[in-house]
Amino acid sequence: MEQLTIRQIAQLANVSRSTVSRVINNHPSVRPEVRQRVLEVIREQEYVPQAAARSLASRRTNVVTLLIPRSSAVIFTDPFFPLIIQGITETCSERDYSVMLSMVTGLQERDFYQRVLRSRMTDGLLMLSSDIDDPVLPLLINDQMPLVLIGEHPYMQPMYTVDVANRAGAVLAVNHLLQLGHRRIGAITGLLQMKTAIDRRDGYKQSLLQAGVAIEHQLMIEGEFTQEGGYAAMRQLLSLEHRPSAVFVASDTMALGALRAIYEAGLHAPHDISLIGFDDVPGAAYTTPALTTIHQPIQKLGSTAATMLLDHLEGRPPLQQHIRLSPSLVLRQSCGPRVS
Amino acid sequence: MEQLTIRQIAQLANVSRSTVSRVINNHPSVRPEVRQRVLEVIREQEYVPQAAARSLASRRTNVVTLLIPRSSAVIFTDPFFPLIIQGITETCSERDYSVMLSMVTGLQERDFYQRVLRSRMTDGLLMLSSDIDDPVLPLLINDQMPLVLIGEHPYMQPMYTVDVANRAGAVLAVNHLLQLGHRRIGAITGLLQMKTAIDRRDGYKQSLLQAGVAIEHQLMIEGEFTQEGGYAAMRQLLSLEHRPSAVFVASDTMALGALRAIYEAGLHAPHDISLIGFDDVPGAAYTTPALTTIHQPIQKLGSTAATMLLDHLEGRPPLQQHIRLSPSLVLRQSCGPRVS
DNA sequence: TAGTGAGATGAGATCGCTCCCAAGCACAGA
DNA sequence: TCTGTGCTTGGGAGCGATCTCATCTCACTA
Repeated sequence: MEQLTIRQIAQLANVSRSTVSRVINNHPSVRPEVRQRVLEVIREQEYVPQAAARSLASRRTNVVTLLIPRSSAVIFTDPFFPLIIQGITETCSERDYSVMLSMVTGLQERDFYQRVLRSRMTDGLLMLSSDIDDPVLPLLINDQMPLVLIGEHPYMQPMYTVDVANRAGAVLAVNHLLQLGHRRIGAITGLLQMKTAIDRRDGYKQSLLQAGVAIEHQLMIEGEFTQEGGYAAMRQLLSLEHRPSAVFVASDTMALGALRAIYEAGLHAPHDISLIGFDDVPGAAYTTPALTTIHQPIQKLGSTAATMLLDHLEGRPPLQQHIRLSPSLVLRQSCGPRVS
Repeated sequence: MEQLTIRQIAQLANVSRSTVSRVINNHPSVRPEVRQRVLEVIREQEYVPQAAARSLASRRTNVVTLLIPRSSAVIFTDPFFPLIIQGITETCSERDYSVMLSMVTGLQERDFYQRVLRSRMTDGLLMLSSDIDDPVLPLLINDQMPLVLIGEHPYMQPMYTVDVANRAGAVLAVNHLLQLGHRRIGAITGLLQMKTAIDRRDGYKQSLLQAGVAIEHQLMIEGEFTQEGGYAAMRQLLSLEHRPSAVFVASDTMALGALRAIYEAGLHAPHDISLIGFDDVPGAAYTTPALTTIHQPIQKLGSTAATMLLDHLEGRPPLQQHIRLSPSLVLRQSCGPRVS
């Protein structure tokens, strides 16, 4: 597989390198017949311009990087990630961009920052938001790197953000429980150092307050966004003297753990206790009982983020800088009317 | 963030570009004091060589690509993927490589092939094996691209492969069921166009035959590697006149679906039917009942593959070209002795 | 004391593309 | 017929590194 260069393509097509370059880059000022001829040769020779040379000269790489910060890495097994990645890669590959993956763990943060950004390997970043105090985000914002944050941040202001309306989603969930007659409703929230967790908890509180139900702090348990986290939290709730008749769990993965705790306690959802999740991961339909949950368009989250970034990179700044997608309620079997 | 070039670093350190380049690339022939001085300047200026220029001159990119073929993309939500990715990115980032992600879907196969390979964006490939008839693999092998296939192939011979001993794992699983006294043991296999599925099914057969149990083809159901697939397959098994007392399910994700089918039939595992899975995904401990399964070191699969590829790229060909990792049995609650 | 070779250094040529600028050309209007 | 304008085209100068080769410096040996 010896590679031809643009020079040889030019010779074969009987034009100059410049013209070939113009054809490749879709410059308008090439006579149609000439363009045709050049394209012919390119196809015949299976010529593809060499990325390195191209970036060196043009100062763009056609690469975007998906940054997964340390704190997310822990829960990287969540089905959330593959779906987001799928959304991103699909959009990028359609538009001829490549996707680089960077899991920044531990103390490599600054290193990464150096290696990837200063080496100009990438035109822009998609960052999964996570810990509020993540030290990388300020650096990136400060550096004016083109950046789309997937998830919002309470006070940092990146140029672009995409998120699901987490609070609204939680309201949807808790309202559903209220409608079923529940009044004593627990919440298993994610760690409150994540904006997502905070928003969902706020939605829970908002819904209760609007319904005139007092908030009891002992009914709100904070746990990790993992099965283990949900399991431990649910055990705590179940050990209360007066346990809730329904629980809002801030992620399906946690809900899985919660279901297990319920089962181990010899109880049954939804008969003894109603459970509603958040995310609608692929497995949610296959738990026992099938999980009623809040659907978020995860893949769309990824593709929207990618679209914004690419539009920005290509000089067509997206109209909306901050997009919030709507979640929806998915009814399955884990919630039932309050039995008292 | 104006970027300095190697030239300016050279000036600041009072040496030539060549010397700076030597320092960067760890060439031995630089006087220690000079090296020190140059490193000093580099650190002060936070200089990082520009990737594009570097690759253009050196003909290497320090990028490897993870190729996820179409047929896998469907089940990309499986927790299998994040774990493999984690193993890969960890190893690569330690060794100063970046990871590119390519999900090749539909008819883009040739396109991808062109874009990524001929554009020289990547030094080598990690490919998740999948459909036996995947058309990309032959192309890659033919092109002599440095390639590690994660998973084996029945007749194509890539330079390097890493896999879990799938057959042995299945034997482990079915032997366990046999030991519990089960004789009528069903199998839910993945689609048999995948080597993984074939191997696991063969292990199932091998175990039975060695125990002197006749194989009944009606007890072997082929399904997709998804919850849906497992669900449908288990329904089929349950509808048999004389249903099995235990079932070997070729993946935990499918087992999830199978559990649901059991539940819907008003039955209970392990009391009415024993179930054993394969993979030991993070959720397996949190199903109801917790899933007995075969653990595979998924993350290690990724890191081993990456290590092999990087070693090869760096001119230290790995000793073993084909590595097979050992699975192990994880006892939980979904299997019990045969009651009859 | 001269010869020799190893180690350290620098200069120039490249890598393969893009982009700017100038030149060629045709056609229209004066 | 000449000039101006706009569209095509080609050539040259980078982009920022690496790498080969020649040169220079020493130290060591004969």
